[in-house]
Amino acid sequence: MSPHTSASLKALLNKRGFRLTPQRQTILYVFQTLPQGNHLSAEDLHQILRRQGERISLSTVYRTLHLMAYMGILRELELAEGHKHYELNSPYTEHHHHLVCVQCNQTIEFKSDLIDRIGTRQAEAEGYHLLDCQLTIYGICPEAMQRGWSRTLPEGWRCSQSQQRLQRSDRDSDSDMASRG
Amino acid sequence: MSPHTSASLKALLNKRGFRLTPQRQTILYVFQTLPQGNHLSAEDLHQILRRQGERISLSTVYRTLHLMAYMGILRELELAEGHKHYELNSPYTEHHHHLVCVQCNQTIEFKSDLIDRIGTRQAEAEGYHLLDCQLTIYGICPEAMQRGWSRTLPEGWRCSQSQQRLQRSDRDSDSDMASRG
DNA sequence: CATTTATTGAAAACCATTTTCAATAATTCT
DNA sequence: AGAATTATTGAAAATGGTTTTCAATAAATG
Repeated sequence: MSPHTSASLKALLNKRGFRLTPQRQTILYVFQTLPQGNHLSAEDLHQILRRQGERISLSTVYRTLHLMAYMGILRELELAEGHKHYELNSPYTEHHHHLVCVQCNQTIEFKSDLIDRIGTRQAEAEGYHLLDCQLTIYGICPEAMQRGWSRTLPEGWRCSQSQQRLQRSDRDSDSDMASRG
Repeated sequence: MSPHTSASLKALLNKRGFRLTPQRQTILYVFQTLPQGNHLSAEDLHQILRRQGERISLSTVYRTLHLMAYMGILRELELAEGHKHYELNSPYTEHHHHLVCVQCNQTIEFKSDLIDRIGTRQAEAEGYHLLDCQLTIYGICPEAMQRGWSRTLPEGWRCSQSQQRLQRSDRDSDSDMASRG
């Protein structure tokens, strides 16, 4: 299940001149024990650590996230929230893509070998060394639509990932507009 | 060529209670006259406007970008640089995807009906109202690799879109770097 | 033409992320 | 093992892209 033991993580780090620290071990463990399909922002991770009684600074959280993304242990995702999210990277996890509701941030994962193949082929065709490929689909989920998407312009409305902040809260007067979760 | 005349833009805006202003018209015009395949950050756009003698504030640039993304006139892209980029949105422009070098930010566009179809199908399957779908492939371009990617950890190195800022510049001593799942 | 209300610019505020720096801890060297 | 070296940490300050505030201005509407 978990591809990295303390020892293998240490080896991996040392090979590149990095060091294994309790903080790094703890952070990796959080990801390893995270329910499949979850992804954390730096802030999320920091919260979880605090809740577990760990006192790891936010700076260290950010640094570790970067390091592990750099090493390929974590995968960095740009979803719809304006900050990055991280999850265990393939091949430890199945490679997958995301369908995101820009209104409520619900995200659905799905796999597609076809997309992966297209990504690989495209990278090859251009002589690129492939690092990652992500299909991200932005849309409005059924629930959000029911809440009246087509009739209101909610506070945090986005289009194409864009958080739309209209000037005042005066868009209430707008004929089509709703609230947001 | 350009799908929006002043009049059609005005109509589009007014329909939703927005107004046509010289600033908005100017900004749209910049996008309409941009060489195909280019995409601008807010800062880029602001530069271009200054260079053209237009004096449009950065706030207005951001606001306009949001508004137009919201209205579907512009498409918002998350490439590798840490800030968003915008381009004219389909159907005015061919819908396409991006291959990005995480080291030098070179981006290559490519089309794929297959991907678009998969995106549409996936959104439909979940009952989503589709807004956009983007396959973004991250990798290292041939030139960057030649510049010795595998032997050094350059200043702006990223993995999975992540700008990797290692603590000192001391990672030069590193020996092997090229491998990654 | 008057009224209403969206938009603008400039500056201040935000906020996620980075960096600085001195203290600490993991490796390496002897 | 102990000393020396150098990566890592935490806390606080700094960044930098983006958003907001607010008074002035200018579209749209009547």
